[in-house]
Amino acid sequence: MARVTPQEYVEEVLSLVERIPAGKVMSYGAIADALSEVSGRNSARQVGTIMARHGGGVPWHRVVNSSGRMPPGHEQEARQRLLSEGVPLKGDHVNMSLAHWIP
DNA sequence: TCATTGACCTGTG
DNA sequence: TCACAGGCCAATG
Repeated sequence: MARVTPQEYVEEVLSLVERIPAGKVMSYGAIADALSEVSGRNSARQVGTIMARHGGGVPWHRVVNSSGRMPPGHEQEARQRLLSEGVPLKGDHVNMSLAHWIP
């Protein structure tokens, strides 16, 4: 399998997040699984850590956990951004059944 | 090198 | 979907 350097893995994560179309969202586990084919590693926790450290240049609000919840400390901001993009929200969390996107 | 931490996931009830 | 428990893996001190 194609192992990549941590820095390239970060680039791959950011690229995939940028590829998420408006109105759709992706879970950390789905990102980890999708990138596992090019990175060799698949850990949702690692994706979350990368987003927390390097997610300042991508639509991170399109990345949620399996329950459709948003990262702590940015719930309101993410909810407002998703609402503006037409993402089906269910109260304060995303309706995964409609917004879940697979590349 | 070891121990702790963290924007998580999967079962089970 | 919610609550609880166990696990996974890399970054950080």
